[in-house]
Amino acid sequence: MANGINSRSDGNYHDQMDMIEKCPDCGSEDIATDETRGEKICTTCGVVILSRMIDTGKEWRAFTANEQKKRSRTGSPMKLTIHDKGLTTMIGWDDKDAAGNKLSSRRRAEIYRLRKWQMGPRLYDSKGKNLTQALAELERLSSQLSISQSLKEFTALIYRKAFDKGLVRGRTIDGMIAASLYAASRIRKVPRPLAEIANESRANKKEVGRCYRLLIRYLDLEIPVADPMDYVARFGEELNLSSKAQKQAYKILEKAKKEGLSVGRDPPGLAASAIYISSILENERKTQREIASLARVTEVTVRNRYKELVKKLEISFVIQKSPYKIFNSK
DNA sequence: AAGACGAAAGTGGTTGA
DNA sequence: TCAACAACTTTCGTCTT
Repeated sequence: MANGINSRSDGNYHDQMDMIEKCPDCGSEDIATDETRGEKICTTCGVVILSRMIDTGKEWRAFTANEQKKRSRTGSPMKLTIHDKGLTTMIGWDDKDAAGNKLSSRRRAEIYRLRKWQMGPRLYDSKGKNLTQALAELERLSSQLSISQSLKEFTALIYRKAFDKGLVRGRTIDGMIAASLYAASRIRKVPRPLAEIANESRANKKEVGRCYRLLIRYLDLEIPVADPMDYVARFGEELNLSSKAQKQAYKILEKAKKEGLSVGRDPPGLAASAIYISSILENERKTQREIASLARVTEVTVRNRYKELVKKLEISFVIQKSPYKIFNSK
C-alpha cells in the first residue's frame, strides 16, 4: 500500500507527511497539497503521492477574529443531545496508569476521589440531572418515531432553551420533551401530528399540548403556519399511494386553501380527507378508518372534512351503484 | 361483516364582554 | 372571570356493499 494511512508499515502518518519532499515518480520538488480532497499531488507529473490525508483542520468556519476565538476548542464536535454537550475528558475506570501498570493503593484512592469529583456535577447537579433524564426520554421517543439525528439535536436545543427560561418547572419532563419535539418538527417542516408524538410519550396529549403552548409563548420560536400539505407525503407513503394520487391530494388542498376551507381546521385531519378523496379518484381506495388512524383523528372528522371538500370544491362525484365506485365527472 | 354515515352529547381551548 | 363558541372526539344505531 503505497499511500495508505491504512497500512501500519507506513509508520506514523505525520512523520510520513513531513518526509515527503520529492515526488517519488519524477523527483520534482513541486508538491501541492489539496486540502479539500485530502491529497498531495506532484505539480510536475501530476501523480497523487498521498491520498486520504487526515484533515487536522476545523469543521467550522469563522469570519471574524471574534468568531474564531469563540469557536476554537479541542475534542469532538459539540453535540446537544449529550447533556454536557459531549465535551468531557473521562477518568478511566480501570486502575491502571498510562503504561498499563497497576496503581498503588494510595494512588488508587486518590483517583477514586477524582472520579467522584468528576461525576459530581454531572449527576448530582440539578440541571445536569434534569437534562440527563430529558435526553434519555428524547432518545426513547426518537427511536420510537424514527426521528432524524438533526431533528433530535434541534429538539434538544429547544428543550435547553426552555429549561434555561425555567419553563420546565411545574411541567413534566416527558411532556416538555414531547412538546419540544413537536415544535422542532413543525419548524423544520416535517411535522408529525401532535397526537402521534403524544401517543409514544409518557405524557398525554393534553399535557403535551399545554407544554407546547408554553413553548411558543415564552421562547420566541418562529413556527410556520401549519400546512396540511406537509403531511401528505408521509401519509401517502405509509398508505402506499401512487405519486399520482399524492399529487391529486395536493391539488385538492390547494383549492381548499383558496376557498378558505383550511382556516381553523385541524391540518392532519384536512390532509387525511384530501388523501381519502384522491385515493378514491385514483382508484386506490383506502378506508376512512385506515387514514384516520394514521392522521390520528377520528373517522368522523375525516368524513366531515371530506363532505365539506366535495361540496364546496365542486368535485362532483357520480356515485355508481354496484361495485361502489366513484368517478370524477369534472 | 366491514365500511360508511350522521346524530347527539362531551371535551378542552379560545374569545370577548 | 365567565359564558358562548368552534372544532374535534366518543359513542352508537342505521344503512350499504
